[in-house]
Amino acid sequence: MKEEIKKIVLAAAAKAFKQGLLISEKFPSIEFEEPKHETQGDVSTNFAMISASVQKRAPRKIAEAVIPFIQTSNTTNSSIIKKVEIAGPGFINFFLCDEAWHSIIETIFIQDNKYGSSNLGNNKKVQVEFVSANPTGPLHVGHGRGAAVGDATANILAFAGFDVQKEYYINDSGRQISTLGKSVWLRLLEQEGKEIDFPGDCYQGEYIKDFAKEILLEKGNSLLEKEETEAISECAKYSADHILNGIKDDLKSFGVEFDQWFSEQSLYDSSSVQKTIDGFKSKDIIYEKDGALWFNTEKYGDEKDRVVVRSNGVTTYFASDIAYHIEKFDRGFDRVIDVWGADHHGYIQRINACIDAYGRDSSEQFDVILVQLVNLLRGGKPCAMSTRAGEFVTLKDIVAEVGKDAARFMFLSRSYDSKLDFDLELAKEKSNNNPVFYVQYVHARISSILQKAEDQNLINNQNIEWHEDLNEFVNSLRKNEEIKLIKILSLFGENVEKSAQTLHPHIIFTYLMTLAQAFHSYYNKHKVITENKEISLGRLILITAVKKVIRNGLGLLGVSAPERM
RNA sequence: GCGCCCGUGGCUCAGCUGGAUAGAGUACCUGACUACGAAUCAGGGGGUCGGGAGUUCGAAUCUCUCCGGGCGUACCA
Repeated sequence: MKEEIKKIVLAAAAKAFKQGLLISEKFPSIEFEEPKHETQGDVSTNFAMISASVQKRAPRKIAEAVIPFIQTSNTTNSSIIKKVEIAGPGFINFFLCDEAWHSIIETIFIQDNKYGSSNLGNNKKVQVEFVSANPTGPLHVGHGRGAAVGDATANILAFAGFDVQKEYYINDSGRQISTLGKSVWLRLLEQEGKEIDFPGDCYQGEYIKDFAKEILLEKGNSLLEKEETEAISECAKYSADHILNGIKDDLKSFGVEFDQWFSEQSLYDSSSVQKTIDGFKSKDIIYEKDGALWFNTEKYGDEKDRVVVRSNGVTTYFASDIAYHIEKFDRGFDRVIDVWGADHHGYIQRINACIDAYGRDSSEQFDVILVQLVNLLRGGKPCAMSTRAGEFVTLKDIVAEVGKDAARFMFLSRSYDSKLDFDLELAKEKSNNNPVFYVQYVHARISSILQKAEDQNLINNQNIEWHEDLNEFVNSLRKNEEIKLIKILSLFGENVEKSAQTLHPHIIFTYLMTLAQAFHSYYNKHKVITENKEISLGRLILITAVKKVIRNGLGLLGVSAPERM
């Protein structure tokens, strides 16, 4: 809609220039927006204010010069503009005809589950890597937030025209895995009645003991007879595999499906890490000092250089990370997005460094979404959680308790820049307090009305098929609340684009809340099924359009749109 | 010390690529079910947008500075 108004304004401005009413035909990048107050029209532009310096005249004078060239429905039947006004410091406000909005409904029906999508991404290849939790323990709340954010962001980017791949990076190499093996091994010995000293840096959770039991049952004494290092590595492999499978299951029941699970170990197996190090060495970006290999990250904006291979010959986590990120670009992604816990923010600079050193532009091609902490609450009180003791509420527990939809919606309700209070009691509540029900209720309520309409033979199918003749009924939508609803429906696409551009999925959440609020309000004020068949049909079409947009929006967030609740 | 995030009604947060009178929810009051689903709606009170300075026709939004909170600052991952 804004685009159409923009064309009209620019055309009018050009005419005004031709007639000598404006000095310049340069029109700066002007903006169109919905004013906050209804008295300020449907669409508003800052054209006159922005042009003030170029035209060397007061904004209101500029507006006065241009407005006469804008046709309204008073003089021209085909115009979608009812009235134009100059307001405040020089805004030009447009009041549109009801008919201008009606066409949105047809678009929604025709585009259906594609309504709101766009070509913004131009099919650019983007990878979103998220969760990527170490396979050393079950996923907890924090991972849940990362999973919801990563998954929704990827969905939104895909909807906005990017070619998106979702990936999970498995840290199946390095020290944390051997620590896992050691932890299980020690518990195993303990169960065999041996005196052990269980170090603080080993994994403390009960699940470690469970693995020890399982392994003992499965492999029996053969393991005990082996050399300790070999036994530990067997314990590590067994446990990591099982934990990873658990993670996969948990994510699946959380509604997250990855396109690729990428193994860190594979980077070593394919010598990718070594080749990457050699490559940078030959360019003197990696150099030797004090017996270790260092990456010259400081040159690329980091505070200091970072070790890639320790003096004991062992690679650091950073080494495989360099190889991994470079390989992402080698795999053909134009853009790479990582979702991390905010406590890892210190890593951004060094990853930027290796991407830039590789000849890519990290500022254009690499983004890190930093997800802030989650405070888990129960009835307003903090849930005791201690990672050290290995006792935490797992993602699995949360999904089991409140359900996938409530959990995801809650995680996406706020910007990931802010910490999040997640209240388990609230997430289960069936009320206004709980946003997921508020929005899903719209969908269920509409389904229920459509069912009733079908029962009364007003429509012969709840899934109303679009036909041009239906425009006649749409045309009967004249109530304020109806036009307001359509306006909100018309904004879905630009909200998706904004969400994709800023990588902020909560924008979709906020949009859905606004739409839901407008629908509930409309519902309470006007009966859909009335004595008047024409009006009833018009309204049934309208609410079907609302239903489609709610479904599309919830779909982006990975939340279901139920017919009944 | 340095770096990142946050600071908006009592509480939890939107709004932040500058726009007009700063919005929701919650809580607190008051109303609406012989009803297409009350898991809903309508109305009311409640704000120095952490403080200060700057840029601008215009600042919650951009810049600087200070204050407060969280996180990070390894040859850990």
